[in-house]
This record gives sequence, structure tokens and C-alpha cells, in this order.
Amino acid sequence: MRPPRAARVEKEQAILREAETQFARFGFEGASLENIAAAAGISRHNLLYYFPSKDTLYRRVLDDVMTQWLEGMGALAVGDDPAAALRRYIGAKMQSSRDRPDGSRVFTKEVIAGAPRYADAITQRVLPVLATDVRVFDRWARQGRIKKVNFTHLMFVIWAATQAYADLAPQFALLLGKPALDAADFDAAQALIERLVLGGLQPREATG
Amino acid sequence: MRPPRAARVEKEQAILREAETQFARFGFEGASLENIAAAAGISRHNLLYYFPSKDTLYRRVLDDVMTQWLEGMGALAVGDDPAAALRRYIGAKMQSSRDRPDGSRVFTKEVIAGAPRYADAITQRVLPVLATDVRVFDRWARQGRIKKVNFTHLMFVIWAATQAYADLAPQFALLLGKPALDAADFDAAQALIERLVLGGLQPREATG
DNA sequence: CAAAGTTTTGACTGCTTGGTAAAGTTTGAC
DNA sequence: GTCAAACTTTACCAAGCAGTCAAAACTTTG
Repeated sequence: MRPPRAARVEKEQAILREAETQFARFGFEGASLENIAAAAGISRHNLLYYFPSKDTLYRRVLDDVMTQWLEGMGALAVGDDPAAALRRYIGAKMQSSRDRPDGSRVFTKEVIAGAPRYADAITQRVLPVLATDVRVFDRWARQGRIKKVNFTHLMFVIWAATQAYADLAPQFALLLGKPALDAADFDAAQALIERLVLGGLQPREATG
Repeated sequence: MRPPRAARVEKEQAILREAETQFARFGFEGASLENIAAAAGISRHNLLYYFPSKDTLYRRVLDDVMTQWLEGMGALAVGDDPAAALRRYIGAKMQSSRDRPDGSRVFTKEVIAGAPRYADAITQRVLPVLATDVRVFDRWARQGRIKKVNFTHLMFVIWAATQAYADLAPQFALLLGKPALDAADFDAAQALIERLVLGGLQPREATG
């Protein structure tokens, strides 16, 4: 029998959307299938028909988030202007923080807990892309176009800074006296991060 | 009756220590008093004698973490050399990430969830100290000693970068192919963050 | 319509949760 | 030793949890 995929896919997406927000708020252990199902407008038993276990659902959410991230990462070496490439990468990561903060939050919570359920995917999917990007940086450094620093840690810091505007947005908003971050905040943050990264990679004239 | 404080304080500290690791791993909803008590070597009911509710215990953990952080923050304006002050501040924050990563993790998880239980403390305790620090930056900028940027966001980025080496340490370790971050990693990260921040604040010669 | 498939629901299990009330035990001051 | 305060344990509660099994309802296709 040819199943009417459209309806099914649509329902799965609704479940995944709600799961993302609930996992972001309560973490794996704290979130409940009951609440996720209710938010998606179905019963828990029905949810368990589409995703046979809580673990399966959780991994799907993380898989989707990571797939989106890796697309941005792989594009770092496109073109050959370091400044342009870095700006593009920072912009893309920042856009993820704006558009899909809950995805980032689920991922961060998983990592904070020690990645008990997703360590394998991190090493298998992220590590090769990271290695490629670091090699690009090294080439640029050899060509004298950017200062040679520890590029692995540079990527870590860029991740941390850009993801913070998804994960820690509530705190930042509180400290800015707003109900939520607005476009101007994201623009200011992005400009600052670009400045720090590009300024720190200036090839001539060391700092301090 | 004069209670023998020593034993009591000691037991409370043991509970708080275990609570910090459990909350860091599982979050507020996911952590259980049963497990925290067991890790501290007492029964759940006995724990509830020292901390009358899960909420009380949780807030105490966060209070302690924040108190330690604010000490470092308030010291930013000591002396009058921007570079030295920033280096000192980054170093202090980085040291917190090394020494007490679980504290940072509990805090981050709370914020990611939208700070449902701690928003008041963040505004009441952090905001004034942040405002003071930003004013110091502004003075330095007026004196032409550092470039004028958005200093509030600068603090956010410094927090994000330094805390990441507590919160995201498991991910970083995985990607570095180690069981855990070592002293060299923290040193390299700290040097890089200092470089980015100080390089980005260079008063003359804008970047790009 | 009827049969084969897909989707939804109901009943149920076994377990853990935070919290209360009360009884019991240890402790230290006098 | 006495007595009260500090501490610990036992018993209990109502609620929520993930997941299994089978039956029922609905859709689609011959």
C-alpha cells in the first residue's frame, strides 16, 4: 500500500517541533512525552506510534539540528578571502541562533550533561568537518594572510560566542532590560564578534 | 540550645556539592532528591530536613555560584590599565571554569530554560555590577585608551567564551580526541581569548 | 462492498517523583 | 541523670513517568 506520506511527514514535523521546545526547556530527563504529545495535539500513545521511544525522538531532534549546522561549517573554505569567509561563517552561525534557538539549546544541554546520548555523532559527524576547516586556516596562516593561532580553539570560541545568543538569550535580555533580544542586538553582537575575530587574526603587529 | 554548627555546615556542604553535580547533569526537573541524597550518603528525608524543598536547594546552589562570579566581576576596575584589567578578568573567569565547572553548568541550564526560577536574582545582583563595569569601559574609551564598541555585548561575549570551557568541555574534549581538557588546553584558550579581546579593542587602526 | 493496510485509542504495568506527618533516636547543656 | 532540642527514620500519599499489548477506528485500494 502506498502510504500518504504528506500527512505523516507533516505530523512528524509537528511532533519534532514541540519536542525541540520541550527538550530545550527541560532537558532529556525533564521533558515528558505526555507534554510533548499534548502540545502537538495528540495523545502520548499516538506519539509513541510515530517515534517508538523517547530516545529515538530525542536523537532525531539532535540529528536535524546538527545537519543544519554542518552545512554552514562546510562552506567556510568557499572563496579565498579569509575575512570574507569568516564573516560569512559567523553570520551563518548567528542566523541559526536567531532562527532556531531551541535547537541550539537542546544540543548545548546534551553537551553540558557530558553528551551521554550523542557523543558518537559528535565525533563522527563534526570532527571531520572541523579538521577540514582547521586545515584551511593553517593554509591561510602559512600564506601569511592571517596570524597563526590555535585554530581549533578559535572555532570553539566562535561557536561559544554565536551560540550564546541562542542559549543565553534570556539572560542577555534580562540584563538589557528587554523582554527579548531584537534585531539590533543581534546585529551589534555580530559586528562585535566579527571585530574580535578579525582583529585577533591580524597578521602583522601583535597585540599587547 | 547551642547547635554544633560545624557538623551541620559540613553536612550542608556535602549536600550542596552533590546537588551541584546532579543539577549540572540532569537539570532541575531531571535531577532527583533521592539520588542527590544517596550521593551525599544520607536518606532523601534527611536531606529534606536540611533543605525543606527541591527549590530551596536549587536556589542555594545558584546563589553560591553567583556569589563567586560577582567577586571576580567587581574587581575589573582595579588598577587603571585596560589590558591588564581585561587579562585579569578573563583569567579569573577561566579559572572558575576550571575549578568549578558544574556550578557554571547549573547556571547555564537555568538560563537556557528561560531562567524560570532565578530571573529575579540575575537582574538584582548581576545588573548593577555589569553597569559599573560598562561605565569603566566607557571611561577608558573616552580617554582613547580602547576602541569604543558595545561594551555590554563585549561582556556577554567574554562570558560566553570563558564559560564555554566549563559548559562545553565534554564536546571540546571529544573533538580534541582526549578524555578531558588539560592545563595546556585551558592555557591555549585563555591566550586566544585575550588576543581576540585585546586585539578587537585596539584604539587605532580599525579592522577590515 | 470487502479486505488490507494505517492510524488512534484504552487498559494496564511497574517504577519514580517531591512532599507530609509522626514516631523514634541521638546529642549537648545543665 | 534530665530534659529539651536537634537530628534521623519509618510509613505513607497522590501524581507522573515510559513503555507494552491488544483492540478499535479509520483510509485506501482492489
